[in-house]
This record gives sequence, C-alpha cells and structure tokens, in this order.
Amino acid sequence: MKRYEPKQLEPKWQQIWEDTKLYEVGEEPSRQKAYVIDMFPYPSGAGLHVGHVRNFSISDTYALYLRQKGKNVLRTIGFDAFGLPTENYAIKTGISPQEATDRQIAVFKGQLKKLGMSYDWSREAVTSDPGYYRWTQWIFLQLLKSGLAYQKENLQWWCEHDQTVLADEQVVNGRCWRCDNPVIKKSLKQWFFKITDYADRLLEGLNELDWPEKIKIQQRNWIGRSVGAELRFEIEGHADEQIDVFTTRADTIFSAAFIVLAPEHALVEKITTQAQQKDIAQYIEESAGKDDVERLAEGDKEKTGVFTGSYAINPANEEKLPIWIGDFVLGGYGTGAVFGDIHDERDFAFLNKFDIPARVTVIPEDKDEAVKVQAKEYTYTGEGILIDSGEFTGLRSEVARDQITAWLAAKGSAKETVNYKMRDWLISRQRYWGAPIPIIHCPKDGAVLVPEDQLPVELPKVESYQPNGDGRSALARAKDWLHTTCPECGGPAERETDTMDGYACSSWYFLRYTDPHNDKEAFSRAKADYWMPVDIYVGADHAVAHLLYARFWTMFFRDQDLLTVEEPFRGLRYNGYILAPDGSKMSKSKGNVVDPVDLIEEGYGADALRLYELFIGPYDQNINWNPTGIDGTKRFLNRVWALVQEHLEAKPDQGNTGTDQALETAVAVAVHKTIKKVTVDLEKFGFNTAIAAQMELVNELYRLKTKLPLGSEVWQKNLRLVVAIVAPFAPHISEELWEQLDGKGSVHEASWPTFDPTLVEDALMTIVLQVNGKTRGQIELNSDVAEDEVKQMAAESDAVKRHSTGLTIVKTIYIPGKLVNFVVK
RNA sequence: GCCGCUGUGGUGGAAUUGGUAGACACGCGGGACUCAAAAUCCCGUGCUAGCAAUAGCGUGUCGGUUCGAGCCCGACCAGCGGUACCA
Repeated sequence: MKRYEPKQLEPKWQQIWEDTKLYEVGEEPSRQKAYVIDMFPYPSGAGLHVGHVRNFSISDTYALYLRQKGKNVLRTIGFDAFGLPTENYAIKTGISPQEATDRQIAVFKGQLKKLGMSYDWSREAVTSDPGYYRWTQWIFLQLLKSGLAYQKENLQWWCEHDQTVLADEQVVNGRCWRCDNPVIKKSLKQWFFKITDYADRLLEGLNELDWPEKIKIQQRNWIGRSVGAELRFEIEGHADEQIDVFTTRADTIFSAAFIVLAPEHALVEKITTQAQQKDIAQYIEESAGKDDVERLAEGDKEKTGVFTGSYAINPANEEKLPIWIGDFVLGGYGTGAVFGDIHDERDFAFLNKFDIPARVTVIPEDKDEAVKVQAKEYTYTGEGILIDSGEFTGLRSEVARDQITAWLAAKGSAKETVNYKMRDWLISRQRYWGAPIPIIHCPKDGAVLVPEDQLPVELPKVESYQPNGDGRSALARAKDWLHTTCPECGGPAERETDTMDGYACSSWYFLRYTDPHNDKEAFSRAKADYWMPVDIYVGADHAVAHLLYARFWTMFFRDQDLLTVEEPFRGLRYNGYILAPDGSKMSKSKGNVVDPVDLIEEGYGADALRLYELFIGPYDQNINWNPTGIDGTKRFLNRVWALVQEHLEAKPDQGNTGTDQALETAVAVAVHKTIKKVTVDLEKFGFNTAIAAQMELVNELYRLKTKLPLGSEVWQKNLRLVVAIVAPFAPHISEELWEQLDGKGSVHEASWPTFDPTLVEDALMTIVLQVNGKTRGQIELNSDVAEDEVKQMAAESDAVKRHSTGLTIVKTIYIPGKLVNFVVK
C-alpha cells in the first residue's frame, strides 16, 4: 500500500497550484464574489508562529469552502511592514530596516507557502513598498484637502524610551504599547486626522455589521457618545469671560457647589487671584510631570486640586461657586471644566477632601433611602425626585434634565450638546521607519502639500536610525533629503521629518488587494466595487484601533466618490490566541514559541497541523498549546488515506455493486448525514465540531468496510464525497486522493456536495424513558409510530415498570421523537 | 471601580439551544500483528459500590423555577479580556 507521506505530497501540490495559478482570481461580474482575508501580519523577527496558523487556517478553510460552493473568492495576504520593532532592530544591528524587512518577509513567505494557503500571491501588498506608500501619502493629501488632516499643538502622549508620540489607542494602562514604559504628556505640534467628524457614522454603522457583539461594544465605549448640555457660568469680576461646562446631569444644577477647571484650561491664568498664583503654578507643574502609571500608583484616585481665588455664578440660582483647578478634570474632554456637586462620586470625594459645603437636590423615591441621602450619609448618583430646585422641585430627574436645559437656554446660558470620548487620531511619529508625511515646511508659505506628481516622498537611505534627540526622527539628519524647495514659492524649505503611524498604512490595504498593481490610482473604483466589502475578516486584537481607523478611511473614500461601500468589513471573526502550554503568552524572549514549520517537517505535515489547530477548540477561544494533540489529526488523515488506498487496491469483483442494498444505503446515509453536519457547522464557523463529525464518519466507514467490501462503485462514489468535504480542512491530501479517485480537475474547484434529504431522515427514533425526570432506559421505534402507541409501549417497558410499580402515573409528558417522562406518586 | 466573557472527566473540548451530560480527540489500560519495538487495527476508560444486571453521585458554590436544568432566574466565588477619574 502506498504510504501517506505529507512531506512529499504537500510540496508537490503546492507547486502544481502555483503553476496552474489555481488561486489567482479576477473580477467576474456574472459570478458571486466572496472576499475572505486575515488581518495582515507584522513580519516580525520571530517569524510565523502557531497562532498565525490558527488565524489563517480559519479563514482559509472557510474560503476553500466558499470556492467549492462556486463563489469567486478573493483571498490573499500582505505585510504590515512599517513599525518600531524593525527600526529598533536596525538601531541595534545597523542593518537597514528595508533589508531586515525584506528578509523577514522572505522568511514569512517561505513559511506560509509550506502551509498551502489558498492565496492569490499576485496580489500581495507590502506597506513599506514605495509603490504602496505612495498612495498612503496620496490619501493623506486628500484628507488634508478635505479638512480632515490638521496640525495642532497640545498635550500628547509621549514615550521617552521610543522618543515618539503615541495615539490614545496605543497607550495601554498608561504605558507604551511597544516598549511598555510609562508615557507622559508633552506639549507638541502634531498631525491629526479628524476621525471625530465621523463619530456618529462610526457608531451607527456598527448596527449593520456581522461582528462579534464584544467588539461592537468596545467600539461604542471607545467612541463614548454622551448627550448632555453645555452650561455657561459667569465669573465674578470678569465680565467678559465665562466658563462653559459640559454635563449630562443638568437636573443637578441647583446642587452645584464648585467649579473645577483642568490645569491646562485657558482661563486659569486670567482668573487666578494674586494670593493663589504660587499654589496654582506649582500644581500645574506637578500634574504635567506625572505620568499615568505614577498617578494610579499614588493610590485610589485621591482627589487633588487648588482654589483659584475666583468665583463663578450658578446660572440657575445666582449662587457663588468657588473655582478650583484639579487634574481629575481632563483638558481634552468636553470643555475641560465641570461643575461639582454631591451627586457624583468624584465630586463627593472632592467636596469632602476640601470641606466645600454642598446641598442635596435629588433624592431616591424610597423614603428611608431619601432620609439617608439627605443626611449626606453617602452620595446618591441615581435618578430620583428633585428637591430644593426652584420651580423644578418635585419633578423626576430624567424629565427635569430637559426642562432645566431649555429654561437655561432661553436665558442664554445653556445649549444641548453631544460629547465623545474618542479624540482625533494623532498620526505623526518621530521615527524613521514609516511613510513620510508628504509636507514641506516653508518659512513663507507654511506647511505646503507635496504635489501629487512628486509622490512618493521616498524614505532616504540614512547612516543611522536612532531618533535625533530633539524630538525629530533620524530623517532630520538626511540633509540632502531634508532640504528642498517650496512647491509654492520655489524658495528653500524643509521636509516634514515625521512619518505616519503604521495604522494609517494598514487602514486601506484591503482596498489595495483589489487592485495591487495600479500605478495611476490607489485602486480602481470598478475593481474595489466588485470585491468590497470584505465578507469575512479574521484576526485577533485591534478591536478599537485598526478596526476603527479602517472604517473611518473607508467612509472617507466613499465621501470622496472613490468607492461605493460605507463599511469595509461586513463580517468579522475574532479568533482566540494560542498560548503556551502553561497558559502564558508565546514570545521570542521566553523561548516558548512553537514554529509551525518544525511540526510540518517533523512529518506531521501542513494538513495535520491546520486540522489540529481548527480541531483544538472553538475558533474564538484562547487555547493552550498541547504538543501531543496533533497526533490525533495526523492519525485521522492517515485513516482517510488508508481507507482510500485499500479501496483502490480491492479487487473489483469482491465488491460488486448491488450485493447488499441495506449496507450500501448505510454507507450513503453516514456520508450524507456528515455532509449536512459539516455544511451547517462551516456556516457558523464550527470547525472543531465539523472535524469531529468527519472523524465519526471515518470511524463508521471502518466498521462498514468489514461488512461491505471496498472496491465497488458505491464506495468510489461515497469516498469521493468524503474527500470533497475534507478538502477545505486538509487541502493537500484531499487533492491527492481526489486525483486517485478519478475526480475531475482540482478538488478545490469541485462542487461542494449537497446531501440527499431522504437519506438524512431517520427511519428509527430513539425514545428516552424517564420516570420523574430521571432517565431509566430507552426504546427504539419506527419513526412513524403514533403518540399513544409510544406512550403505551414506554409504560410497559421494564425500565419504567421497575421504577413505577406500586405508584400511580399522574402525568405523562411526550416530546415527539425524543422522550417520554412519567410523573409518578 | 465599570463593561464583557468563561467555569463540564486525568487533558482539549461536545451537547440538536430546556429533553440520554461527557460526542470527537489526547492520555491511559488491555488485546491482535511482530523475534522485538515502532506504526497500524480492535476493545475499554466520569466517580463510588457490585462478577454482573443495576443503583447512587456528578457540569465552580448556594438557592429558585420546571415533569425535567450544563443550558433559564437570583446571590456568590474564581479566572480571563477590555477600559481607566469621560463630568
């Protein structure tokens, strides 16, 4: 018997697929398309690991299934090649990031090819390729022209270790997402994309998407839309200045006890009295120097603040309110100012710490609770009934909110507003290895756009890669590149030395895939419209950053008439991580990374590996790597292989068709039931259970082959079906077996089998017998036996009699085709 | 703190969505083949008692609803992920 040798069989088919361009696709308007890709990888020095394999196997299996269903499937891969790790490696070793990237991509591609993924390699996109980032820069210019890119100086997250600013989305627990060092706030002039203009669309669009609810919730929280009012407070002694305050609780305005401004608030300097100036200045300095990690470590949100010496006037009741500053008020949210009262946890803490008098104006409906609240035993932050609130006393807080806002608005001291937690997307990075921002700074004309015909602004070769030490990247030292002429006036000017956040580059690669070689446009509308949106996008991580940015850009492209779709990713599947056997994260530094190629070359083969990574558990769950489990899927493939070989070697006269109708039907029934199960499971990404069903089928066929000899036409037909449903999971072995079984063409172009409904219906039903809800036995009956008869036979069965003699049956429950339960007393 | 998820044999997990808990697989035990081993094939494998038929117990804990709960409800415990004073 020919042995199953994945080591020679897999490379053979990989070569054939490449030679025949099996997976290369084009636009075919008459066919239904499907676009199935993964979040493209960062080509890190650690190479491909088993986590990637799980991610890619999920999408590849699904894509192969859709191909067999007749869809025109676009599936490819690219590399998210710009970024800090490569640049840091360059600084350490002196090897240029270009070279390191090329080398790493070559390693990745070598590994990927051994996995036999159904990629259209002609569409590969690499973000650090000038032919790619030329268009990233072009998009930057379009955003700028549309007023969606701008430069602004204010406080930003700064990572001292990496010498660069970071976006909000890249600060994790007050630390840099790359080097894990604490970040600080620093005032810098930076480039931003105005993603906040799209906040409502980004929020509403979520409702239509086939995404995990978890991710939608995360995005909603990140966008953080809250509806409220901006209230205007006059300042005593400063007739020409007012303080605007954002609140979602206008109903509590009568309880206002104080005002707090963020330390960086523009009015602080103006309103601070002589006596308070020293304290205020000192506080501002201290709070600016603190990083978030420090602040959190300082203990549980202990409130700090300093009185400015000035007072504001409550527009509702003309009361005088002391104006403080405090760093628990954020400069970047709302108006950077709040009014404080007893109906808020933080304000309550502040009141207590500084002994500011406060008044309760909202009490709960419960009388006893109300007494405690009025006694200020604790802070009440819920909805309730207004007291001591002028003409609004007695109203419910939800109602009073709108009425008070309207009342103040009529007096000119309020307006309804909406606020978002999400800030604009900070995209400048003071690092070398990124797409240069296509701007020229001219002493006369200011920030001037690089003309589109001069794109790309290519990264110049430089001697060394470390940041310049003055807040600029290594590009500041590339003098020939840096010094240029102003496109407006022709005078001497300097190029922008910041590069773009890598997330900019990854915000449109799925569009480049649809038209990867276009050197006239980023992508042609016709091609993008044919393929977009991505039907299934598979990956882990990036719940708020990438997935939000890519949606933003897609919406922008639509607004620019470059594209028809509003949303880039119709379906998102979030796969779980593969962890080390002890549950820790796999990492190069811990030395616990499992290299998939090692497993393939040990003899397991790519098919067994892919199968195992899908079989290991539900696709979206984190799983600890178990190094022995892969034996199971290898054995399964071996059994499929051996079954087919035995069939092919069987003498035809041993297994003439028609010898045993019942057994032949049994084979077909087993196969068709599995086709049904696997189809249903694939549709819902139930890969693990689909594989289990295939294993059950093969076990059953092993039992049947001892009774119905292999070699017959019936076996041939059914084994071909088995191979067809195994194909998306184990593409190589099934291609080989398909050929051996005289299948036409490639199994990956073969049609996905449909099950015969008459074969799937059961002729027999198993009725479970229960007494008082406890299972006591079962009986097998023909499926068409009527209810009364089933009940009677059940009642007469030994199992039921044993537990009911001497007792009376008070009730009989029948679940058709499944179960009879006797309630006895 | 807030939001979300998860908890089932020695292990990874399954369970038609309220109807036989533990499919499938790993591991382990036994057998066949072999001089022997590997590979392969077959049988067994939740716990307790029993030769067995069978009985009792069993899905993180406690309670509830129901003829019947891994699944629904309430309270709690543990672990994981997200978020970080957002007014």
